[in-house]
Amino acid sequence: MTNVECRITNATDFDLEKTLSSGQVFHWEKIDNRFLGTIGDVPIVAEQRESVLRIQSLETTDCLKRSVAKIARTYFALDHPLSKICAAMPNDEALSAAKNFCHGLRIIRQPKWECLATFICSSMKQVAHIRQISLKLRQRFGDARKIDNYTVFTFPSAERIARSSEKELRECALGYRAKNLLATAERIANRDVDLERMSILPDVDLREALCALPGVGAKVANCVMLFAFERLRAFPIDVWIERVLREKYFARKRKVTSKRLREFAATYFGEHGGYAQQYLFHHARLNDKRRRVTKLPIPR
DNA sequence: CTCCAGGGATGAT
DNA sequence: ATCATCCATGGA
Repeated sequence: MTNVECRITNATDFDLEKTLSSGQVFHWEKIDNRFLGTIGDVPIVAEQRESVLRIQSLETTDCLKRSVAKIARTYFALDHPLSKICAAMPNDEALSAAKNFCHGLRIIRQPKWECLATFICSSMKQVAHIRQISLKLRQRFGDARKIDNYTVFTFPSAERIARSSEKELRECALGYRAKNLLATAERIANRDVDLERMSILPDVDLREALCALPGVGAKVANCVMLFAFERLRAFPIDVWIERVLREKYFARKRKVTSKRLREFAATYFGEHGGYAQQYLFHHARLNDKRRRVTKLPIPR
């Protein structure tokens, strides 16, 4: 395997750091001004200077047919018409502030199993903890890949997780989530569920199919739909977004049900509601007065 | 010490 | 259909 380096020179309306640090993906590690990680099983070092995105990788068999540049361009969703998407969203006070703060943040296209598994592990966990769990799963069950004097790890396949045990998963700090991750991995490994074939389903059916998996409820399903199935309308409501909705869109109103919030979000934010949601989430999290957001963890 | 986290499954109203 | 409770873990 030989080193590959390419430059994407027209990465406009794109902010690599905001995109990778906004809580939609959990394995990228920032060292100096570069981001180390994987896209699928391909090890990547990414660095942005202005509108130039530099990608370092290794030449693998996949890359012979499909260049690293193309893989990165697809992963980072550089084809999303971001200015149009932002213009089509509402211009209320809260969302305008979030849009201004999140300029260049894109909803990326994640591998489906990796995204699903990670968000099954996300319940009642802070972003920093999810990052630690992701790292431990990769180090323990994934494959090591060397890139630019560093070692990164691929995310283990559903088959590999299915061959592990609940005890081993708990040793990765999964807690009660271990049982759910194992059960869902088994459903995929034994062909009971095929994530790729679920791509053809309309939103309602896809959400229902995802919610049928152990450890997947409406929130996780919406995250997976948004971050891995290109369903930009999906609007995950977590504790942060629920606070934002209640404080900014239902201020001084009593007894707002979660159903009411759900219906409001689905209609008000429109066909790119997922983008609005991610901007509101990132803006709220990084501007929290209580400073409860921890910086990226140092891997042990 | 207590409180909280990108929630879900379960059982009782 | 909504609501309360429990579920592990670790950082603030």
